[in-house]
Amino acid sequence: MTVLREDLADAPPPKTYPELRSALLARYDALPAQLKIVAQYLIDRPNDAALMTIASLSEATGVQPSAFIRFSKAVGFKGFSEIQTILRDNLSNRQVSYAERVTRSSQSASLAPLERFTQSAIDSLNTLVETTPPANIDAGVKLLRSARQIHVVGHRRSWPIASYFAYMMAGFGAATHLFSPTGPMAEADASIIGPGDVLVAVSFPRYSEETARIVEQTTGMKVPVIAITNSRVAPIARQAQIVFEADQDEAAGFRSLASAIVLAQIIAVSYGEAIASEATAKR
Amino acid sequence: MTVLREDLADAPPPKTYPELRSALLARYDALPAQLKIVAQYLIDRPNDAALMTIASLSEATGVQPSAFIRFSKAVGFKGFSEIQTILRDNLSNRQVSYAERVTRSSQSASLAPLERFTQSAIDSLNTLVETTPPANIDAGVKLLRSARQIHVVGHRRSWPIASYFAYMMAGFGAATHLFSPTGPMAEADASIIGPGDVLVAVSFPRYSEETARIVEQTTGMKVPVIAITNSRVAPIARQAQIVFEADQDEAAGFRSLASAIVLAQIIAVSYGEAIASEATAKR
DNA sequence: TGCAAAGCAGAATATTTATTTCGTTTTGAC
DNA sequence: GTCAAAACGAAATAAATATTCTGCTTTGCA
Repeated sequence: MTVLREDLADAPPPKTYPELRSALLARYDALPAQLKIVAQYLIDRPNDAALMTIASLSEATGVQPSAFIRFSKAVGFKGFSEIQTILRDNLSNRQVSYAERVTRSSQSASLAPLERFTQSAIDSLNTLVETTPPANIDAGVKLLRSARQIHVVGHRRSWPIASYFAYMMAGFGAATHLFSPTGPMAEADASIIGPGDVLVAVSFPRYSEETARIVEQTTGMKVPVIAITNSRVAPIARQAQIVFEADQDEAAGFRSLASAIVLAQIIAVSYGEAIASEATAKR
Repeated sequence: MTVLREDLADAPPPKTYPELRSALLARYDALPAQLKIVAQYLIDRPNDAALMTIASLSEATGVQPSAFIRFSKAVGFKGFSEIQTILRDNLSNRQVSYAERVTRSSQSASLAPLERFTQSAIDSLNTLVETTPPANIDAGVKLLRSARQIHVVGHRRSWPIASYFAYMMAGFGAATHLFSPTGPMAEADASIIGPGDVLVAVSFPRYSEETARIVEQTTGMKVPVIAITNSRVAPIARQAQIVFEADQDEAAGFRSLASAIVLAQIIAVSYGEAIASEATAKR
């Protein structure tokens, strides 16, 4: 008579992907470290995993092939192939349901927000890559690197962009100051800015007056301004040394911030890479 | 001097399934009997063929394995595996094969950040629209509308998403409270949350501990949580009533926030539209 | 009808891919 | 800290799958 596995005596192993998924979620906490990684990959990207070999999965996850087998057995299968069979079955079914979904959603008179805004964001990203001159990025990076201190300002809708940019720049070790988003006292702060500094101003319609005011005061001190905005003729763009345009597309009255936040990321990472390659060159 | 194949000297072999399909249709009549059968199967059931082995294809079609190789070479490939790669890429509706993508991303150091991050953002937006069930959005909106007050929390990289979401929700008239991004005192704040409220938690790697702590305290009070995160198995996702996934793609170690911010927009606008249509209905 | 060229089936081989094994390292309880 | 159990990584082995090779058959043409 064999010893029975106690409480967790596995219910018969999953046969379909939804079953597998919930089984994995249920047991996730109890799994050892490496097997957690495997489970996570199967949950996050089942359609990729369906078509990959254990070797390529190993490379993609940094987990040894043998761990995939251990994982499979821990979850009640004989080997990883059995899991992959489930993933593949699911993949060939999904194809149908996804097609159905597209058909269905294109029938519905008004497209769902999901499709609307995603498409709008993709359009604006394509516009971004077409209209942004690489030289502009280089110039911006050069200016940022020359700065004693980098100030960042943006209000309302522009606040997420400004705070994200400041967060990344600080992460790269730049001396960064982010203007607080609160309204009334913002003006007083402008006195922080001094010679040798650079101001990064983010402003989208409806343009915030506080931001415009800070830009005005800044240019009055001959401190250069980098503008992230939606138009060459936006209020803050006129006075800026360098202007980045983003976010020209609009869906249902709500403009997407996607291209603006990606633009902020691109500028910050370009800055970070410039710093890094200089550090390398010095050795 | 070898004899040149006359007119049909193959153009470079197809790279995508649509190309392959039309190449097969064009050459179909000129193919020998067994190879016609193979071509037909690939045209009729490409998604099945993508997942089958040559042996099972042989059984399904009654054509010998070697014929599949002859076929592949007749159409300009080195072996059947190359054809299957195209079929699989098509199945997972990717533009380029996973292997190529890995290769490309290892080269991508040379690619400018502009193209790199824009493409990465577009990829993650496509993933977003494919993986988000509309029912999930409906459920989230319903929960938000039932809330006495909506609390929003997110730190570091997630802060821009959280603040943007809170800003939009407030704009739609929702009673919204945004947790301050500052670190140490965040925990004390959780006492603000009471019965009938809803917490929206935004968290991406590296997951903030403060956010996780607030989520824990909240679920302890039986207050429902909506999670915006990158994985179903993220720390905060386990305890959440509703989980939205975004942002699975990564370029050069920097994940794009584009899909997350678009997701936040979609949820908020869906909420706004629901409010508006109810107001209309009441008249 | 005879003959050469192309097509074909089946078995042999090469290659890729999954799984097992085993020594080492880590983890967790005392 | 010490020990035992569990987990892990790397390499060896087994299994599967793709491809090549060979001799036989069919086809097309004179």
